[in-house]
Formats: sequence, C-alpha cells, structure tokens
Amino acid sequence: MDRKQVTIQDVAREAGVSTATVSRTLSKPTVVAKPTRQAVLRAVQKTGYQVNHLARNLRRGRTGSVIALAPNLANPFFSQILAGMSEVLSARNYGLLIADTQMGPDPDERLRRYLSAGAADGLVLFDGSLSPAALDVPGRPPVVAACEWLKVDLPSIRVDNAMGAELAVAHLAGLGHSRIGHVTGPRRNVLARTRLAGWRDAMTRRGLDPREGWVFEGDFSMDSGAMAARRWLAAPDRPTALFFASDEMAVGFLGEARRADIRAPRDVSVVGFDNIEVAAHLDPPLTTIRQPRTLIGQRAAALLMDLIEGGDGAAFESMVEVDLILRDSTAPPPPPAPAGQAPSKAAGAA
Amino acid sequence: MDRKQVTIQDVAREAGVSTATVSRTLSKPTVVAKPTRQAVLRAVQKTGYQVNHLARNLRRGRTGSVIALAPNLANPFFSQILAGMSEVLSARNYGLLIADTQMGPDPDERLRRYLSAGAADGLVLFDGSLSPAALDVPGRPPVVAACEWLKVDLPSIRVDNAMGAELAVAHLAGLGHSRIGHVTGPRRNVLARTRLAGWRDAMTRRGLDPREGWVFEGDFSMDSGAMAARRWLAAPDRPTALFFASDEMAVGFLGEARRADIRAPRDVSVVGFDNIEVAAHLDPPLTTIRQPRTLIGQRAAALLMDLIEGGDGAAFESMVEVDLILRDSTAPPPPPAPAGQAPSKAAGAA
DNA sequence: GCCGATCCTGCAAACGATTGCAACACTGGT
DNA sequence: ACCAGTGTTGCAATCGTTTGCAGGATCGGC
Repeated sequence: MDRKQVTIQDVAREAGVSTATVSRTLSKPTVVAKPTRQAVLRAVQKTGYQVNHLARNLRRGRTGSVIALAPNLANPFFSQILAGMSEVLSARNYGLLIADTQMGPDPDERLRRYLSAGAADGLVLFDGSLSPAALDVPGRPPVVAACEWLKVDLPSIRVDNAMGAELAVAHLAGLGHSRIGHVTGPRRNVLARTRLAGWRDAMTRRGLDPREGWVFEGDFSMDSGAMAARRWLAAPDRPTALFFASDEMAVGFLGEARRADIRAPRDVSVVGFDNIEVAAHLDPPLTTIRQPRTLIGQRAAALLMDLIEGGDGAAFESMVEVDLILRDSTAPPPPPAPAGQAPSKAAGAA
Repeated sequence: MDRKQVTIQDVAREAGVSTATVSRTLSKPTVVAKPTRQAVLRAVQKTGYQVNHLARNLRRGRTGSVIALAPNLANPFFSQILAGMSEVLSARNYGLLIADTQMGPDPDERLRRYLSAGAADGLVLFDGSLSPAALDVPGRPPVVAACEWLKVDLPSIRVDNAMGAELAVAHLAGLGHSRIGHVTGPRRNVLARTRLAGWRDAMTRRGLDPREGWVFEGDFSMDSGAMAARRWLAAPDRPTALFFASDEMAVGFLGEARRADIRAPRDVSVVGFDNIEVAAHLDPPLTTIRQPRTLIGQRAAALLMDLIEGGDGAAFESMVEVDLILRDSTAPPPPPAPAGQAPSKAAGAA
C-alpha cells in the first residue's frame, strides 16, 4: 500500500533504537547485543525494510558494480565470459554493468565517462582498440585488461594465443602436413595478430614454410570463413591443412567448401580456435583450440575484485592456458593429385 | 595528482558562484545567464570536474540503470537481445546491469533484492520460471516481461511463437509432408509450451495428426537435439519432417543424423527456430523461423524507458512478428520405402 | 567499593549533488 | 513613482545511509 519508501528511520522508531543501531545490525551484526539485534530484525520484518543502495553507496563511496566494456555485445563469444564474471561478482554482491564501446560516436569519450567517479568501482576492458590515453583520468578506479594489449601495462588476463597456434600447427605437422595455411582475424585486432605470429613461429620452428600465399585474411566471422574457402579453392598450390583464428570462420569455410564438394578431413584438414558450442556438432566435428571462456571471465573478475579491495595486484598478470580438442576434422594429407587438378567427385568406385 | 575527488564545491569556489548555480549550469543551462554559464564552464574545465553519479542519483531518486534478468547468461541467445537493449539504453544515458537468475540458491530472493529501492530503475525479465509472487514488493520499479508468461499481467514484449509454429507447419505441409513431428524445449518453459501448442493447432487445422509419438522432448540444447535424432531413428513410423523449437536442437539433430547417414533434406526435412548465425552456414543451410532478437531487446528497453519516465504504458503489450527463412533443409518427402526399411546408402545408381 | 576494561548504543556529521523558495535586480508599462 | 513581471542567483534543506566519537552500563578483579 505504502507507496513511499521504508527508511531506516522507520525501522529505528519501530524498534525503539537509533538509526545507527539499525545500520549496524544489518552490516556488522556482531557488535550489537543479541536482544537489540532481534528487536531490530523483527522491526525490519514488520516494516519490510530494504536498504537503499543509492544512499549506502554514496556514503560508502562505492557503487557496488563493475563495468565490462566489450567491442560488440552481440558477439556470443562474450556471453560466456560475462557469465563467468557474473558468477564471481554476484558471489561478492557486486553488480555487472555491460557496455558496448563501438556504439556511440566517440568510444574514448565513453570510456572516460565510465571511468569518472561514481560510475563503477572497476572496469574490465575487452576492447583492444581503445586508446590508452583515455585511461588518464585522475582518480580513476582499477581497470583490468582482458585482451592482449601492446603499450599499456595494466593488470591483465591474457590467453596464450601463441601456444594455441603452436598446438594447432604441431598437431597438423604431426599428421604429416607441410603445407599448413592460416586464416586470420581482422588485421587490427591484437588477438588475431598474436595468432598469426604464433603460426609463423610454429612453422619456421619446424622448418616449414610460412608462405604469404597461405595466409587468408578474415575477420572472425562465418561469412569471412566462407570467403576464405573461395579464395583457398582458387589458390595455385593450396595448403592441405588450415588453421583458423576462430571457429566461426572454420564453420563458414566448411559450409562453403562442401558446396564445392570439398570435405574435411578427406580433402583438407581444419583446426579452429575457441571451441564454440557448435564445433562438436558439426559434420565433421571440429578439431579446435579451446579457450576457457568462463575461466577468463572468472579470472578477470577475481583480479578486479582484488584490486578494488585494496589488493596489491599480486596476480598482476595472469595467463590462461589453451588446449587442443581433438575431433574429426583433421587427418593425414591426401596423396598428391596426379597433376595440378583438384580432386573431383569421381573418387569412389572406378 | 589529486587523489581526492573534485566536487561541485570546488567548481563553485573557482567560478565565484554558489553550488546551486554550478549544478544548474550543468543540468539546465538555459536558466543561467550567459556570462555566468561561461565562467562556470571554464571552472569545470580547469578543475576537471566530473559529476558524482552516486550523489546525483541519490538526490534524484534514480539509479540511471536497468537490470536484465536472464536465466542463463552463457546462452548466446541473449547476447543479441542485450545488444539491442544496450543500444537504446545508452542512447538515453542509462546503464545496463545483467544478472543471472539461476545462480544463487534462491532465484526469487535475488529477484526481490533487485526490485528493492536503489538497485535499478527498472527490470526486464527474461526468465519465465520466476514466481510471480516475488514481484509483490511495495514500491517496486517498473518491470517488463520479455517472455511468455501465464498468470501475471505485466507490460510485456512477446514473440509470436504460435505464428512461428504455424509458418513452419504450413511450409512443411505445403511441401507435401503429412507426418510432421516436433522437438520441444524443456517442459516447464513457457516458450517451449507455446511452440508445442502452436504445432498441435497448426496440425489439426490442416486435418493432420499431431500424434503424441511424433513429439520428442528436448531442452533447446544441441545435445538434446542429438538425442532426439537417436530416438527419431528408432521410432516405428517416423515423421518425414521435423519442426524444432530451437535451431540448436536442429543442429544437434543434423550432426547426429549424419552419422547414421541420414541427410536433410533427402531423408528428412527440418525446420528450426531462432535463426542463429550458424544456421546459414550449415550443410545444408537450415530453414528456420527467425526471431528478431535485436528488435526484441530494443522494444523491451524502449517500453521500460517509457514506463520509467512516467509513460502510461501505451504500448502495454507488444507482439513481435517472426518469419520463415527459407533455406535448403526442407524438400518434399521421399517416396515411401518398400517395407518398414529405412532408406539406406544404396540410393544413387542402380 | 573502586578502577580499568569491555561492550553497547546514540549523537550528529558526513557523502555530493539537486531544487523549492525567496531575494534581488531589472525592465517596461501606466 | 509604482507595480507587475521576468530573469538570475543563493540559501539551505534534503535524499537515506554509514561511522567516528564519546558516553553510559556492566563486569571482574582486587
């Protein structure tokens, strides 16, 4: 009925104590005597009191929430990370605000706003394209970077992209492939760059040729994977195996390749990156590098919590490992075709 | 350098005016005289003042953010919806908090906490399993329901699930199928129920038999789709076409079916629901019912904004349409096999 | 019966902004 | 010269909670 808010005053009056006591009963119950405490709790029950977070936060000088800044919320890649964050945050009674950097006109300006007082107690950055300069705000809250980032040294969570590339190449080379190509992410993206560099290193380390003609540029999307398929098909001495910087691209590739009657692993071996859910349900199930996305979210959140609560940032930089999930999209390379001819449908009976 | 916050007082002192004037300059610039305004702005520049949102919000009695409550954040289905919400919210300078209902021990208790004063200015509910009773909080902020919901009548955004089922069945029936099965979502889920009911209606409307043996229970996940495939394979007079309550399940089905050398649309026609990104890149590309997820998010956010800002809830209930995306996973039914035998590999030349 | 220690509680000052009200200074019309 | 009206500014209360400080009660040891 009462449209009006029930305040701590009402509870105090009801219980016959001061507001201070009510407040203490609620936040540190041990310091108040048992009978008083019970009286207060009864009054709380009776009045249906709920603390007003705004007032509490103003007084405490914290907002009780952190912001996750992602370049594109629609990308399902983030949803699992956010779930991981949410898990550790809500266990600590923190809220999770999410924001998309690429939306307004000026991403840096937005960042600066989020950094300003009272917006949040901390930030996690997933967008590697923000300018480090925007972080220069006098009293800014702690920030952790959760993407490879070149210049700035912030507390960070990194995933071992180089090792991912190494694992993929090692697997393919172990199968007997020597012409191993790479389909990259967007050129500007740091993740993409690290994976590309990782591929190059892994190749040269084995005495294999990281030929320029074997890298196909993509942008992580399925569509770009399909495009890569068309370019791969047209390539003169096409690789017998491909390492993709994202599962999405591998999916796009497989779908498109199939239309040209190219099958994995019969005609080409493919390794993805991420282990998105659909990877296991494809035909063939996709061999891929798994990034523990939930873990990334958890780690990032935990690190931020630590920083917020005055931690010295002991785990200033933390690297999360990746691993190879073996499925059926890879196999030894097909025997070399007679001439420059692509293997055609006529392969079965003769 | 200054670790301390710059407050409105500092600006007032610097500009030689009162705090009231500074506040007004910032929030309604028109009421303050031009020279004063400029002096204040200069002072703001000089001091690097940023409003403290906590204080502002306390005074204004709003938090400036809304909560989206989803049953499972890791589900990429929500990411696009959230992106849609974020878009309209940030245009209005509102923040978006996300929370997972299924995490703590008591979802209803959590809901009640979010409803309490100062947590947020409004909520969007995506979880149909919350108990309506939990909404009974005296001064609770506006809530919009973004999932079918039986009992409660809240302002809501609904998607036309019945029509989705109708479209799917119409399409399959039009192709000549009469044994059309359905793979459901979780039994408790209202979306799932509506789609099931829609399938039944659409079948009977056409004089087709909505046979109980043709409905396979799933839970929206790919795994459950794969399970459905196994059950479908074992069924005595299996349907020649299947309508899935989610694309994920269709994907799982297709992947598993393929292992038994069953292909769509040659051996079975399948229609999904959602139009997730991968649907277009499958082999075959999946015919499906598209739900405009971004639009759902936008609508929900817009409606909530309206409610928050004292709107009368003119668009109290809004229904978003779905449509059929025609791709290649459907075709006329195969000619009936000689005896109860399933069609085998030997189908090509004879 | 006195003294310090311990425990509990209340007073009142923050936290930093917004805003109703009133004061003041003009303007222009009569 | 007066008055109503308009435009601009400052005073001070207010939002609801937390918390430093100090005072009163109680206790145990001597």
